[in-house]
Amino acid sequence: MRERNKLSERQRGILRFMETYLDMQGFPPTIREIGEATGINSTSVVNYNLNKLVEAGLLQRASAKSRGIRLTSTAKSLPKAVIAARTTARVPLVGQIVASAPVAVPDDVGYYYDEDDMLEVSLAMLGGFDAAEVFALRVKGDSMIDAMIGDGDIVLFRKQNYAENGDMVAVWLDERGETTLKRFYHEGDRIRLQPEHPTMKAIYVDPMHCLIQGRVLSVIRHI
Amino acid sequence: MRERNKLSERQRGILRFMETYLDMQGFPPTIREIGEATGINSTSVVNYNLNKLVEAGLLQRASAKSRGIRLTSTAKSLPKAVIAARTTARVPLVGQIVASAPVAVPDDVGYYYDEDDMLEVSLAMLGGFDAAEVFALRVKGDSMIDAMIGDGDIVLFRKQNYAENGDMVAVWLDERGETTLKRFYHEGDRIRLQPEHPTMKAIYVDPMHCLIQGRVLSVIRHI
DNA sequence: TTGACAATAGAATGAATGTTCGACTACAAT
DNA sequence: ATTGTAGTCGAACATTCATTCTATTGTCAA
Repeated sequence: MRERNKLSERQRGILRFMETYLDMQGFPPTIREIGEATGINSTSVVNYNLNKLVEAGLLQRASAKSRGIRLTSTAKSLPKAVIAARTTARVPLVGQIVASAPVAVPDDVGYYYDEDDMLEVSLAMLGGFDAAEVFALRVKGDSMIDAMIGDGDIVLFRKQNYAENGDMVAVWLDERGETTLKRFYHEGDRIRLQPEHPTMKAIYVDPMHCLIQGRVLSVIRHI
Repeated sequence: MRERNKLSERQRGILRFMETYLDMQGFPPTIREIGEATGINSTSVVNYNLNKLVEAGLLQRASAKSRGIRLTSTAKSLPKAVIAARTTARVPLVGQIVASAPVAVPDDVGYYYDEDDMLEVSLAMLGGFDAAEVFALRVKGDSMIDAMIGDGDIVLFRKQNYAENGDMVAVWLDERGETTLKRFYHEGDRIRLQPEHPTMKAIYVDPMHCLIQGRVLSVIRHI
């Protein structure tokens, strides 16, 4: 697209270094810093190549000013025009998953949630369900690590107290006294709960002691 | 809103001048330039107030470097009208993570993405970065399982070829011939790559054979 | 071969720039 | 009155930094 092709290896290197330095430091590098980073032993050579880049329209220089180099707009990765679309929904962030307690989901419809507890998510993450029947939980601790869900992750659920085979569900196991996230399989007169993590083994429970609280729609992790 | 109120008249003036100078010139002003613009007659006074602004968390300084001043993100006047209006962004879904190949990110400017390859995400998931510098990858297979990232997951990256300690990054290890997602730690003359999964052990690599491809912003999993 | 030119290295120069220190003022608290 | 602190000024100092000049090397065309 651009004329980066016609540039020398060193000039491309200078450009690349400029971008990362600017991004990291917030101000441009000196001629010497460019030289060290790109393996050029003489400031005059850096100066020479810098001027070449100015000729190519990729840089601008403020003469006799330290660090007086800037990337031309054509050299920056410019934001493309992005068209908006109204495709977000707000779901209640009702609390945290604690392995040793049932998930407390306000069962009532028309519940009123505080503005601060709402989570704005892309509609695609709701899997086609109405936002009113979706809620979110923040995972506390590493108890769900065998479901590849870590501390601080946010899980989106659809409220439901049943499950199809293969569904990923949050279940309260009153025999064990904990909530867990597993894949659900009805096998004869018992239920197999299969961890998401392939190296973990399944557990088997009695349907009477297995309270499904919701089906997992998505997992979101902010790093 | 912010604590600009507690700043002195001069400090506010310095901040204002910094913003316009940075915007006009593309690089930060010198201490003397700040002094002239704000009517301060002594470089030491500028230096003094600059340090006050650093204490207030509004500036960062790189000591003994010319023009080594940068605005903290909180100090920048955001184009809030634009940002607040939009709640979703579209980022390119450039492909898949394959453990045995470097991530192919179109580095060039003016790249045109197909509409079908765009992923619509909530703006909050971009961590404040411009959508133009964010890209998404779909994970294929279980190679990233020690980062708690499974088959089919979507990972959002910010394009960058460096990392701070503790960053979660995608790195290409040419000695091993694979791309991996790890937390990045610079330790002396080598780099420690720490898996996200707490039971996995770190690996150590030579900086020369460690090509950072991007920093992880978020992980999205649709069940 | 010769000449022109691009690319590079090394060193010297002078201006630009951040840092430090002593002294002074204004003001509030003790 | 005394003390302490924030803010200021001026000057000296020590580097950092861009610029410039000379010389060397390699390439390509005449």
